[in-house]
Amino acid sequence: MAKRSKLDAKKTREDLIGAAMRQFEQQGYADTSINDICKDVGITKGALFHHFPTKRDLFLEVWTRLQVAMDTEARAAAIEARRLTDPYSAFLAGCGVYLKFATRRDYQKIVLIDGPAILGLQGWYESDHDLGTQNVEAGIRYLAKKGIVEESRVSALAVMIQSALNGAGFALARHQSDVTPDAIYDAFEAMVKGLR
Amino acid sequence: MAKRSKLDAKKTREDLIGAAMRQFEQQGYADTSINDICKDVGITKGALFHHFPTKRDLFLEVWTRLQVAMDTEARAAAIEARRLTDPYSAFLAGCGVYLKFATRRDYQKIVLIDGPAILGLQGWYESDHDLGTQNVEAGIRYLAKKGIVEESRVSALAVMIQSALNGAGFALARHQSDVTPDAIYDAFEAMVKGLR
DNA sequence: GTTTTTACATACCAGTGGTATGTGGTGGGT
DNA sequence: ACCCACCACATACCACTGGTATGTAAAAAC
Repeated sequence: MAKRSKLDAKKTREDLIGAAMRQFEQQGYADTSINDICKDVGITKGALFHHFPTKRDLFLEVWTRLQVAMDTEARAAAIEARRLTDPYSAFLAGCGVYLKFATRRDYQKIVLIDGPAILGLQGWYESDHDLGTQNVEAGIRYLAKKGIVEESRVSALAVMIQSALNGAGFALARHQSDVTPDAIYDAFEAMVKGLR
Repeated sequence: MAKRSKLDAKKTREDLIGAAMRQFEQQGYADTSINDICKDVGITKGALFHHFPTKRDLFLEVWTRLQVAMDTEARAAAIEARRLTDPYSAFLAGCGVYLKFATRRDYQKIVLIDGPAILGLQGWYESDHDLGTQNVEAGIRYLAKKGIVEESRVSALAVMIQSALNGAGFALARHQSDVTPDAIYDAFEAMVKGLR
């Protein structure tokens, strides 16, 4: 068998992540077997376990990729909006990006559904993993600094607003007749507007 | 081996559900094996698969028990409060019960964490399973009927408020210093108060 | 040019959820 | 009172799972 150089190894690793990303999204973590992923990439289990010590670690890598993608996009949107408009609108812009990700199938299945079950209760918060929480909390803390919301409510509001956006994402993905993007935006603005 | 009567069979079934409830809570669905549950009850796999066609069905039964428990308690609290106070306070009382369940370890691990991963995206909504959603939506619809919130926002608010309570439950269970029950109640009331 | 390390492949393992079949006690029909 | 179908399990077995131990050829390091 032809052995490969480090450059090819990097490509193999990316192929594994890509295949895992697709299968985790389509079939879920539990119904995706390591053999299936290997067959998709065209290698054997030995190679997979050379790159990732466990199935969970492969999932964690996929999970992190999605979180980072959401994080960078939300940061960019918030910074951009903060320059053009008021801080309150900048916060809404960041929430809009998060809401967009929360309607994506891959983000839903991997980050919002399988993530908590696979990574567990402890790993979910204690580490610096959860970029979504950090992002929302930073946005609200900025609002507090501007005097728009009360400082003492920042943490509590952060967890509730982030979760609310998650739920809204799920609802939007269902395409229920009375839960439209407009209705979500309207209700969300009404909720956070009351905080001022 | 001594074979048992129908009455003993009912007890066996309840024992299975009880053992599953405990192990699903403590170790999670994935790390709980059917053999472990059987050993806990003192029977073999043949008996378990006689009562439940699959591991998923056993989980669904446990999941339903918790949902029903929450539902009945929330309904009772809302009806009781509705008689004594105004509809807005009655709604808050119902939310309080839901929030209490959302801080319980068993409800968190089984209903909120493993539930979505095991039961899947479709089974989560399309059936009449999700009593939590129904409950919150009914409460908000009642507020709309009283003219407290706008009718067009009912569905959107329901999914967001329910999710917000979920997130609040998780945050409370973490015992983080700045996310206390008082802070949650304060922030939550501030959010929904703005809807009027 | 030799040695070490990398990037895989191969073979194997205990344990998993699930099935097929066996079996003794129970309860209803006559 | 007897019989027999059925119920509530037990036993044995299966394909497959994630994970490990080992082998091996090519690439990199010296």
